[in-house]
Amino acid sequence: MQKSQVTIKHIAQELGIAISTVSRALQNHPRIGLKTKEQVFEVAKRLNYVPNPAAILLRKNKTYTVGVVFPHLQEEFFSQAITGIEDVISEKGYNVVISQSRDKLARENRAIKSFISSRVDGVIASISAETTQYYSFKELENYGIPLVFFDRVPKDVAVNKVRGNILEAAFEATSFLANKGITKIAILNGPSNLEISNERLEGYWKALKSLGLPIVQHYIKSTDLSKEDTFKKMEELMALQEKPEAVLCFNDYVALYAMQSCRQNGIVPNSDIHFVSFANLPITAYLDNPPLASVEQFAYKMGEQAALLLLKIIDAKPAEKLMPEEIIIDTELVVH
Amino acid sequence: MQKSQVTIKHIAQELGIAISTVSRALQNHPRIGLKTKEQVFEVAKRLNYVPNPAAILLRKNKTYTVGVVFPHLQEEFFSQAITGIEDVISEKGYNVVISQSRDKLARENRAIKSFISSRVDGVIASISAETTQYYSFKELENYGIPLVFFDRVPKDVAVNKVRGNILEAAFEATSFLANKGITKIAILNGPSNLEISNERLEGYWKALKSLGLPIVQHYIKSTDLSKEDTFKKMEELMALQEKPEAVLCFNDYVALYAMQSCRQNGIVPNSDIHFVSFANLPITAYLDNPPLASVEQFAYKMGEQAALLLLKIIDAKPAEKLMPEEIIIDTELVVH
DNA sequence: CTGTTAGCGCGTTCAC
DNA sequence: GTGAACGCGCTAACAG
Repeated sequence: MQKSQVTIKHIAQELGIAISTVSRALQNHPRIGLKTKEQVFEVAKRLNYVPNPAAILLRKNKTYTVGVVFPHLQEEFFSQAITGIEDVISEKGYNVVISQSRDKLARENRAIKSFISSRVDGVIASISAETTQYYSFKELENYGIPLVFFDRVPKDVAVNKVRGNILEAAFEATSFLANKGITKIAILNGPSNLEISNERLEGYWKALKSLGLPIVQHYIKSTDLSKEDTFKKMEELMALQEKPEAVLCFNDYVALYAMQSCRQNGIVPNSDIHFVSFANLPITAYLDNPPLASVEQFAYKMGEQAALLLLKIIDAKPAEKLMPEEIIIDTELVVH
Repeated sequence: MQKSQVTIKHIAQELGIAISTVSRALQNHPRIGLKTKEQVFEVAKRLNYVPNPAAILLRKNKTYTVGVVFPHLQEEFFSQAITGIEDVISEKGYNVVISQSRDKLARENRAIKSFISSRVDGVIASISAETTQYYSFKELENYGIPLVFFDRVPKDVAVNKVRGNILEAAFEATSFLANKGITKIAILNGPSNLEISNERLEGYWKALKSLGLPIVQHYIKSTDLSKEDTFKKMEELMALQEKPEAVLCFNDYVALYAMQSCRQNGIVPNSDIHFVSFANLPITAYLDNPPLASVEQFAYKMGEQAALLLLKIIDAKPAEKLMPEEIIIDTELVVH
């Protein structure tokens, strides 16, 4: 039992050499005897030596841990992103601590506080639907903990962000519909406190303008992402005199709710009305009638990029502060 | 910046008292002056003191961290479970490190290895679809790290497990169908290396026997959970002379694939053929034609129980070894 | 090339 | 009731 109690001290004794020599050998220090090194490694393996992270941590004042706060884990967009983060992070010998805010500000704050007290080396965050102020995040900076926002980023400029090119994507998606001869295009957007909602709207506007189509205020709705609200807003759209022929949805979940709402009201999705959405989630693979098209955001790649950016900041920390960076990942409209 | 650099030393200096006094005051040590204590707390708060976990860890040889290895995060069953685990664990001041095996043995082993080297205080695991040997897990025990298996548990008796009452659930689900007058019931089971697959089969058998229905070998299929294989097996079922009238599916995902397969072949789910499955996932809320019924397994509660059991073992560790425990959570058949 | 020494921040004897 | 001193395991000067 407790083999893990083996320390460099033991292996030093075993070999009758100094502790520091063992330490250096283990780190492949350049000026160390080859035979000594080999011996050390041999004994270390035989004794099943595992370095005690606590000691290293204490000495280096570094935890080799990064915190991630995301709204949900079960949304495939986020879990894919986490996989990307994990893959990059763990390759560099870091660990990931994941927290879910479940779109609640209180849980988000609690997670950040826990990150501070466990002294993570950095944080990746996608803000909750309730987050409009960034007190907790400022606190992170007070403690000198680097922070990268992911996808759901604040409007603030002076922060590190990784996000999709939503404006462009919304533009493309809208154009896609128009090119199919559809002119009455509605948008079922997300909560307005999320910048990515605004971007969708802007892309939608720009597309309509560039295509010479009118902007109809009644065609612009936003939902709090719940099933109930989405149903309500979709019904409002379908109750209009001039019914839309297509709806651009905030994400696949919203699209699915909207389609469900339609069917309950005797409207046939993909025939009476078309849908295009964001995320391109595998969930659509389970459906017979997926949205016409969905914007692939490459969540995995976004996660990788966020992790790389964070690691870069962490490694550069002792040097002077680097300027906040913004990485924008191109999207791709996938036609189903 | 770097407020976190505040240590008990600083606060001792500030007050002109000894470090050890501060340490004791912070721990509410009984024999310490009340006014001293108050002063210490006051200064601690003012200086924004946060204890350095590394130091405590080094001293106590405890990380206050538990590791979780699950096959996937995006399966709602698992993410709900994680939420349950987190809620219990974090309330006790512990942290959770989550890893995904993605049903690969290699990733599972890597995660365990990482848990060992980061010296987690305990592990909760749901084995991958590939896991048939438990070498890595034995390794955990060698290091004295407590382990609780979750849902996908090994057949071995001498381990801690938390799982649903699958046998009972399968029995109930099968009976439910029979009580609707359906006698030709097939089962589309999971991989046979998972004990929970065997339990489903057993429950199915028992129900058929107790109802006096014949056991038809052709009606028993198992899938590796992929879409392709599930499609294939479903088609085999529907190609039978004597087509089944209902199918008991391993979980909701399998059911959805199976239903999709049917529709592609012109068979109408919930009309030509009925489905019952396990998990009762929110994903079914997105569907117009969910399975007839699904077994609710109370993933959140299962997670809570697993966490509580693990903490119990962790806390009891110094004492003599406790017997492995098996906690079985009752399920509930939810009719949609 | 290697040994000696001094902490990293905290808890804990052991003294007074 | 409080302080001094030591050590957890490891790294990093500073000597040789």
